[in-house]
Amino acid sequence: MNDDRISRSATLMQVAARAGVSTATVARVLKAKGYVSDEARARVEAAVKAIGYRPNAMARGLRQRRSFTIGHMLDAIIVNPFFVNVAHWAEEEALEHGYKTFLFNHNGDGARERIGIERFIERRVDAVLFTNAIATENVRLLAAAGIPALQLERSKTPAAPAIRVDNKVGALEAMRHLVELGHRRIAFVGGDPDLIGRGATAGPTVEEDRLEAYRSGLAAAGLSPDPALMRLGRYYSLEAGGTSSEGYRHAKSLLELEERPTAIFATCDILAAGALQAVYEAGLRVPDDISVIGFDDTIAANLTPQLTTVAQPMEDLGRIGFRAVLAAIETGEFPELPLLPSRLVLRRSTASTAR
Amino acid sequence: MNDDRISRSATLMQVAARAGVSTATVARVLKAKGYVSDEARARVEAAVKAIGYRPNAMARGLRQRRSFTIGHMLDAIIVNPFFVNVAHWAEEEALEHGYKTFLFNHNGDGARERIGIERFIERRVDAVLFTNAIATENVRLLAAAGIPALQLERSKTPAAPAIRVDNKVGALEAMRHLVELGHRRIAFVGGDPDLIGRGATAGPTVEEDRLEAYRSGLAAAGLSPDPALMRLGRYYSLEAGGTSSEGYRHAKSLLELEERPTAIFATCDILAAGALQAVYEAGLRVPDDISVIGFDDTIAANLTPQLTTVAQPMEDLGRIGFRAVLAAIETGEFPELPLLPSRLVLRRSTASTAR
DNA sequence: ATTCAATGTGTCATCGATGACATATGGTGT
DNA sequence: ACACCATATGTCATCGATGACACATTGAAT
Repeated sequence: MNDDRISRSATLMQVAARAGVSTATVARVLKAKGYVSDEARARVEAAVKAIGYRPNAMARGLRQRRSFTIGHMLDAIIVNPFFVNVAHWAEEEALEHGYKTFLFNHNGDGARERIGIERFIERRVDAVLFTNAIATENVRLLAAAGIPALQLERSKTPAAPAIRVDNKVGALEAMRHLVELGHRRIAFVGGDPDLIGRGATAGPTVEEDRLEAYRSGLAAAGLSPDPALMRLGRYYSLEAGGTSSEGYRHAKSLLELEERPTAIFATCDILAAGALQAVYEAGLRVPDDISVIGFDDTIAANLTPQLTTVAQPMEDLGRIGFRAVLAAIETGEFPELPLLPSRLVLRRSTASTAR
Repeated sequence: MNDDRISRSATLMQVAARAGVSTATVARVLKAKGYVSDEARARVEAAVKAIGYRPNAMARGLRQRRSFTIGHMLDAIIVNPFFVNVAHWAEEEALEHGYKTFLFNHNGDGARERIGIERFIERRVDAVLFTNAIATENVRLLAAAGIPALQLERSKTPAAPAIRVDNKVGALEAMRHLVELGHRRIAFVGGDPDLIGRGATAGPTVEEDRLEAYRSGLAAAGLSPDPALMRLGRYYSLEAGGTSSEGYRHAKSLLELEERPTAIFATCDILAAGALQAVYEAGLRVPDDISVIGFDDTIAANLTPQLTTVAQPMEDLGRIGFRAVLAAIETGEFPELPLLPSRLVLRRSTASTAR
């Protein structure tokens, strides 16, 4: 009974043949635009269903010079769920607009980022999102190819606009929270110094903001930062299999101080996770003996105790980010980019010193 | 000086024009096959570099009837890092072979899975990987379109072959480990009963294997399973924002027993994370008062204490999985599919009862 | 009867890369 | 001298969807 059983999916021409109309009519039915008689429409729809026709996105893309695909460049995707979350929500929004995203994980490596961008260009993505750009020269390749690019949350290069998160509001809330609980010796455990702003970037970097909020949080309480309580390094070492060893190491050294801190403010949940391990190992309890606050709200709810943390608006970043590049694709320019708020999420890792 | 500044990337024809040769010669240079004089080659290469030419993957795909793309269908990507890991390694292997992967997260929803598969077909993926297939009828759509499909680790449908993991070896190791440490009252906290095998699937399901290993681990020690120590439910409830509440709830009820268990074997790190929280909250310590073992080795190293767990071969799953579908694409049939081992990873959440 | 707009349908060039095929030149072997 | 092969390069149909354009037909308005 059936003859049109070629291995690949059917073509529009086959649909036309089966429905006894021209390809143009089929196209009109599928696009739901132009004049088509009810009778022709019915025949085409029947043929589509019978053959199981699915339009070929490559052919359409070639003709329309639009792939309906955007690239999303990410960092450390298997270590830090932050990136997966942002990517997930961008993808979600993309799907709702008939788009699909391509992910690429450069893992912090500029050479890999370059390869990823070349792949994106070959695939003719209509735009690119960066959730961590590395090298300005790489980002410029996109501009040269006429592909809009947008940075989400972390803006490392002036070569592309960015949707930023106001890291300060949440971090200040966190500091205020600790101070209100009576903490005076608050340690800072922070990320990659590379992120602490160097070179000509568009505004302060993520870590700069968090550090500044830490300082002004202390200042507001009439305190001055104690260098002995500050640890800057990286979020995690990839070589070590992406464990939280950095936070562990830093917290351990803090706990060995003569006068140890009563609270630790870590700028990443992964760091905080390591801090929790160090505290536990020292035979102390969180939050009874020491309070810990993280950042991002990624693995926070899975930790013991559940971690109080500064949440990032990951869904908004992804969704608004996609809509922004979509606008750029369609109108040629970006809409006004919002500054998204971060906010403190209270869980069980902070408590009053007065116990 | 430059004139060829069209917004989109240049075409092969433009390269040919600039190099003063035909498109065929350019193609020969790029493919590195066929005869080309050194002089022509040099001119083409110079033109490619000058214009910044990148081949158009859509045009190539259309012509070759190959997209060099594979779809990867995933579950609960933002809740369980297991999926991200497998996807990451499949992508990594794909890149090394000139392929790219498209991810789609059905989140356990068959209707979404269907949509994802339709998107895959429209994009003309050359094959599809499932790390959690939901509905057999969806998987059949691919067969009808002539697209090879392969299940990784979880095989829920006979409609596609699978690379399976021997969940038993690792789980048995885990049980032996606990028994050797003196544990006799070992609780089982397991996943979605849906995964405990029903209907005609190809062999036992993941949870069946884990449960059976639990039982035979007990039997080997001359113990019989105590129904009061078994909790079956789901890994996590998505409604609750993907927290580990299920493991927490189960462990809490176990700790409230007259005779509480001395060890908990959870079949997912996320479940184990919840168990750790319950133990902590009860004022007990892991591993001093109670031992906990997880499964997957995803967030295990970030937990407090670092979790002893049964590791899944996520890298092998991804890499070998990709290579298998690549073979299927090229030869039309799958190679022999291995049964990959799981293995116990010792960390700090298990200890002897004799303290 | 004539003009015009609305309705309905078909033809075909195009997007960019590819590879089958045709063609041309020079050198080697007999 | 001729046959033959290696080398070198160009022409063009093709993949499948799209949309500009042309062509019909019908009914209403003038």
